Amino acid sequence: MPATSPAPRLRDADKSQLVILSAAMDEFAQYGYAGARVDRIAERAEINKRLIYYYFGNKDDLFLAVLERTYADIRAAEQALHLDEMDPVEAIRQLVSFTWHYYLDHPEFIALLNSENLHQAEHLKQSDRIQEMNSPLVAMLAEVLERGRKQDLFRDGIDPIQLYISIASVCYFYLSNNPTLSTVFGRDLRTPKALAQRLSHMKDLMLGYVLK
Amino acid sequence: MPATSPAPRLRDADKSQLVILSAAMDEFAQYGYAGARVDRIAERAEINKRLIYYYFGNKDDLFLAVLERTYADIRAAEQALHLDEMDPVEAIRQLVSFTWHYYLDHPEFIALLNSENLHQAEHLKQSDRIQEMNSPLVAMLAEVLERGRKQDLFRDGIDPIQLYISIASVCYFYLSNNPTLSTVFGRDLRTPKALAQRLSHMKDLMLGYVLK
Amino acid sequence: MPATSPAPRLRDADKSQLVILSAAMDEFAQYGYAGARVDRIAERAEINKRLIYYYFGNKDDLFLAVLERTYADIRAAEQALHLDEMDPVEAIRQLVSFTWHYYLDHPEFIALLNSENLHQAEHLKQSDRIQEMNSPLVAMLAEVLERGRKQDLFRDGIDPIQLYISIASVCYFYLSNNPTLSTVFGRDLRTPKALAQRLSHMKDLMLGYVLK
Amino acid sequence: MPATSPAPRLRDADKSQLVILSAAMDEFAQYGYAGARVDRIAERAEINKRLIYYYFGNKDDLFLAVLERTYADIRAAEQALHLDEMDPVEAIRQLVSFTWHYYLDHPEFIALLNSENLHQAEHLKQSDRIQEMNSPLVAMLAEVLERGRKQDLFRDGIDPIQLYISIASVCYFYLSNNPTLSTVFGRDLRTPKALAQRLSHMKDLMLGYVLK
DNA sequence: CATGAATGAGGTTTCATTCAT
DNA sequence: GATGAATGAAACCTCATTCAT
Repeated sequence: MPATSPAPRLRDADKSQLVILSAAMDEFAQYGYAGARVDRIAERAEINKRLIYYYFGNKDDLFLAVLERTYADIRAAEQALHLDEMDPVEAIRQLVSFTWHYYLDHPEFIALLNSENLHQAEHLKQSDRIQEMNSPLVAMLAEVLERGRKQDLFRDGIDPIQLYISIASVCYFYLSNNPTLSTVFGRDLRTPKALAQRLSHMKDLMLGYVLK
Repeated sequence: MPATSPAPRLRDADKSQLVILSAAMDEFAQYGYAGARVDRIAERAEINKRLIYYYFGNKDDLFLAVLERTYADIRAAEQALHLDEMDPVEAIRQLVSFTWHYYLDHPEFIALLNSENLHQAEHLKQSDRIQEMNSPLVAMLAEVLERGRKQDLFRDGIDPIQLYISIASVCYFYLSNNPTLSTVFGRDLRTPKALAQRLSHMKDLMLGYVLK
Repeated sequence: MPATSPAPRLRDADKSQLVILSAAMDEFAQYGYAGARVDRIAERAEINKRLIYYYFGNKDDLFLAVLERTYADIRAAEQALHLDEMDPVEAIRQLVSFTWHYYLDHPEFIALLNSENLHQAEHLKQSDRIQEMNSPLVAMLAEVLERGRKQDLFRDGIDPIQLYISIASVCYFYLSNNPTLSTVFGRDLRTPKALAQRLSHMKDLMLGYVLK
Repeated sequence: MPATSPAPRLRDADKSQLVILSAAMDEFAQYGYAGARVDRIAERAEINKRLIYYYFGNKDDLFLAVLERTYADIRAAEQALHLDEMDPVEAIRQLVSFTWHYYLDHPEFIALLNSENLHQAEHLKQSDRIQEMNSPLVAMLAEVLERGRKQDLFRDGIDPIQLYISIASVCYFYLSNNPTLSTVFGRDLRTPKALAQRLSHMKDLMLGYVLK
């Protein structure tokens, strides 16, 4: 029997901070910055409200901390996407698919960004950390486009930034605006079937554009 | 009895309601539903706060009234777009251009929709009026796609709803998320040049997709 | 029977403001700025706490309003003191006596000033109103000193500002620091006898100085 | 055994207590009792907040400890003043000068006393220590007055307690109320010139009174 | 002797809404 | 139709103090 060491338990301080951060993310995602309530965050985290201020200063700073973690998470996920190992067509499909599923699996990302954009990115602007977290996707996409072009598969002159924003757009908007879209169209756009059709369309759209 | 009749003017009541509605739209667009303040709406409208409750009941109903007007406005603008009179390629370009410029000229539309989507479209669901205001664009686009297909210009099997959502997506997301995008990319994406490039890209994207 | 008009009742708004101001003065005088509680002010005034903010904005502005009223009160009392109609010796006695009794009858004046001085007169500096309320006493005293000198009663070269400050000093300090003085000296310095002796001493002190 | 002994140094415990006391004095002097923050005292002292409670019990007791030290300091300074070795006129001048400079050099003394007086000397009353620290100045002054009277220099019947309080008054008030006085008079009463003029006036005032 | 973590009570302020005229 | 006055609930945040090690 191996010498079992005790499970490396988090120090309470770290644990408390993580619990708060997680609760705050849920609350901010559900209600937006203005609608979020510090009291509810404390309830969700099952800690004393005072502790939130002890660790995070105030509501604004807490929101920023949540944003920073959110961006750190997506950047980490993006890093794991190795488009350079795929053939160009497959890479485009994968990029769309990854983006789509990331947003689908992380509705809090969308909600937080909407709230932050409503406030003119005022929190984000204060964070050097986030601004230094460059997404690797644009560079990856540029490389893919270049390879596709050399293979005479892709058209010339595609701006990778514009394309990346467009891919993000079609994934993000469908999910972000799903409640109003579903209401206006009078049908549920979040059924598994609808989601599958959407993903299919987006791949077609992007490939239809890049392919010669 | 003199011939002069008073210039046809709005009754005070109607005028007050319009003024309130306009002020509320600005406030809700700037701060979102939760961040908006009834007091500030009264200040913006330069009327007594009590009047807001007299005419609109409460904050929720006021928000709904603003939403209804916002949808009525965009539906009216859409009605004026006669894609059926254009050749298919031009019609696609026009649809993208119209959508883009409408969002660009009506930032409150984006802000209000984001806020409403954060709240799961709860106000919208209560409004039969809005749900009856069907956008004519999907039907217009379907007709254009059919014409393009018949002229052997456009590919087969394009879902007009998906395409319409994609067009809306690329326009909406770029503007809606401009503050965070500009911050993350470290450059201003709202310069005239950037906006022109974006429009050009979006037209290329959509045409690249629909054209055979 | 004369046409009786209803007693000119204050409008509720004015009445509320006065009630709040009066309660705030008591609270600030008793506890100082930092120790004062807005809740207690509301209780004292028997009004809703919210009303305090409705009329006065915040705690700082309320404190300033109290200070302004306090200065207005003392300036009004000073105006009623006509030293120019008294013979110089009597005028000095009256000035000491007036100052003494004003402080004795208005302990809140002393308490408020102590609190304000602790905070480097930060509220006062913001008030143009108070800075425009010049005390007439220095000018009155200058006139008295000049008359006394012409009558060959008073010595030459007395600075009226210094003397005025000294008169204020001896009156103010004895009352302001009475609790610690009484404790340190081990006897009650606020008995009627002690107060009378103090007033007598101060008159002697000032006359002993000004008389040739 | 080597001859070198460690430099005599304070034990950590004593050192911590002194550091805390000093930090507390600064904090209480700057903000008064109610405005002072235990957290800030810990920051100023660069020690853990818990230590304050370990050594001093609570905020009230800490304030009392500060007061006791403050009184001990001034009593020690007073002891060093040997008025009995001076001729009576010079002794009066010296007493005024000493009082003035002590207050000028120890603004915390004034601030602490103002705060304590606001609270009706409630801390002071609990301290037997302070009440046993009698000021030697009254006795010294009595002796000087008696000597002056015997030399036929000073007038008869001067109460040394009243005079001592008056001397303290004129020094204390000018400094304590300097912020409001400067604001109300519209000029800086703390310039070197203003301070020198004040001291000169106070000496003249006291000598003008005591001299026959 | 020393410390970071934690807390209940209460602080100021804000909010949507209603009252009374 | 219109208004200033008023309110209860709840928001964010701070405080002196204690816990657990």
